[in-house]
Amino acid sequence: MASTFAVLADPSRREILDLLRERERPVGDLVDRLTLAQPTVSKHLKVLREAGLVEVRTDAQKRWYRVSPGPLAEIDAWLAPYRRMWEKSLDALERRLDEIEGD
Amino acid sequence: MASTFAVLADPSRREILDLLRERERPVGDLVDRLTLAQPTVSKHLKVLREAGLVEVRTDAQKRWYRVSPGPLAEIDAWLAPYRRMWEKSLDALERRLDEIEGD
DNA sequence: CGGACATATGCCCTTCGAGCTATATTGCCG
DNA sequence: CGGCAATATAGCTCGAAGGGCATATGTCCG
Repeated sequence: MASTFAVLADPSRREILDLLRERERPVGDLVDRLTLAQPTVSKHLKVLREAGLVEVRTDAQKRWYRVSPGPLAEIDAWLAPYRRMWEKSLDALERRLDEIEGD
Repeated sequence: MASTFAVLADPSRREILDLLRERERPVGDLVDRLTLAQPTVSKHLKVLREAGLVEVRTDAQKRWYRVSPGPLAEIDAWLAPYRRMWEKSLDALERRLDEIEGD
């Protein structure tokens, strides 16, 4: 998991993931939607691939990329012990709102 | 949320958060547990503070730091749309296991 | 008020990574 | 087989960021 956070730290890579979340896409499709040169996109895809966050399917010259969510589950697991902390805060917030509404 | 991932990308900072998750701690306590010089720890704490991930309480010369989980909730929200993807995978895995057990 | 303790800031060095352009690779089609 | 289309790799530059040491700031205590 160590490096998954580092991989997700880059906004372009998160944007790529968000695009791939909608549907499987070839590289050129991503290039059209991002304001990045094609080699830059390919480099990001390589990073995402090596982190296990995307998978590729070859179709003639095209490479179709799709999300491979495994590492995201590990992030989720890392978050787990913190989750109760903000849920507690939200609970407190809700109680305050209830009090106000109760007036 | 933009930069929260970048802040979490550093392993030292995640370690600090994990230590603070157990309990509120003064800086020196963190320095003892990390193999980092005190100024380095202070610098990380500044980054965490500016990202809203920790809060400080002053007590004489000591500064007690604690986790402030708000930004983590935003990470959790970003993950949300992906969650169903790996849950689907897990479901499929469970079904396979059920099949095997059914034999 | 002087000195010790606890933490923060400034400065420097070095490494890393994101972006680009140019070029290599791979596969299809005429 | 030649050439185009789609993607990947190489090489480069530049700025950001982490680490350390030295020092400043702030707080208590005698």
